[in-house]
Amino acid sequence: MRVSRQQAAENRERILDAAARLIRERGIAGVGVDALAEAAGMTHGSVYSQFGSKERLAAEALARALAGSAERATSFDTLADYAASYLSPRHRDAPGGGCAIAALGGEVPRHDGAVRDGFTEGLRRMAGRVAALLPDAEDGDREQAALARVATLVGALVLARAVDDPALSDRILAAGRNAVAGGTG
Amino acid sequence: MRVSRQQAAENRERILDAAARLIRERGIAGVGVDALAEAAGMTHGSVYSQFGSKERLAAEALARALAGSAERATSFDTLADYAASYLSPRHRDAPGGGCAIAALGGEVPRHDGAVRDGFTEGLRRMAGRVAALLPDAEDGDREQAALARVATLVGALVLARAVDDPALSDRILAAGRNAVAGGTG
DNA sequence: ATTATCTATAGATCTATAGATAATGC
DNA sequence: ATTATCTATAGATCTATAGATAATGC
Repeated sequence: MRVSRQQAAENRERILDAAARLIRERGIAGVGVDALAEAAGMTHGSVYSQFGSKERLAAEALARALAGSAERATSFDTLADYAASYLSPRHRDAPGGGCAIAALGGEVPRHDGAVRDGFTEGLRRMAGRVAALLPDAEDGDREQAALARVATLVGALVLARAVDDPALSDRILAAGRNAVAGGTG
Repeated sequence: MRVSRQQAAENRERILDAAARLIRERGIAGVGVDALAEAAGMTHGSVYSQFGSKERLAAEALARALAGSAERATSFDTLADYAASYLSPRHRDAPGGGCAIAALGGEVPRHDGAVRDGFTEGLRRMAGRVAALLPDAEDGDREQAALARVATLVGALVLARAVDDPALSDRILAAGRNAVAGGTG
């Protein structure tokens, strides 16, 4: 049956939100179109009608996830605040609502097109935000300093999630926070 | 048909080597038992006879991959050498023979048991090696300093592989090398 | 008339198991 | 007699498409 234009738009929003969460939790390859559709209360046929392919849905969901992180990142005034939030136990334990760069970085090389492009753009934005928060004292290449800090943030979050020793996981988070913002601000 | 004890042992070696490579290239979830068996010239039935489950084969293959990296890590005398090799274009472009921590970190949280344990042990070993290479001048918590550097190494490699802009990828590698070993050695 | 959705299904692939086969090792 | 391997297959799941349905929007 057909629904109103508005209802269709709402369905689209709902499945994009659900997909943005599920792909971060299970990976793009780890969640099926059926599960994505069901999470939004529709059938998978409807997903193909709206998006054409799983890859296109994934690309849009990734863009949505990255946009959320980019907006959240603007709320921090210092690198220490940013790092404290990014490398918090809360963020580590809630990948579905967290940074898509950390959640999907490992499988993005096996995609191309919009997924890969969107990821790259999201990383650029994150590095730009970190660069803006760097203390002025930072000498030399600002972009390089920012990229290194982003690598530390992403790496620490990935490792803290992967390890099965909670104490070690906490120490990884602390080490990352200290390395990214230690002393400075 | 049955083969000699020696032949069976060789088959086991062959599939473990093939699996260690394939899971790093495609992820554990991204490669099927059929493909793993075929890469070693056997049928998947034989794999189940030898390993019992895909998960057990993956755990052994992961351990093998990590052992290779651990051995290679002992060949570096300075952190700068280690970082230069770890964050080289060569390593970035050859994940199948490279660091399993970077290749599989993102999907390890969705496993448990031997896979998760082996990963954690591998990370401890890598951090231990980095700690041993830290300059004595390094003040404060040695383990923390090592964990932060491991996070930077792993994060930079993951991001350099994911990004679809080769120039940006190269800059990520350079930024990581500089942050991990910059100035010191 | 258009179209968002649903039902049904195709065709591929995935993990795993059962039972037969045949060479080894006692 | 044991056992590594192969063949065949079960049962699930995955992406995708075709065609029907029915409410919207002209």
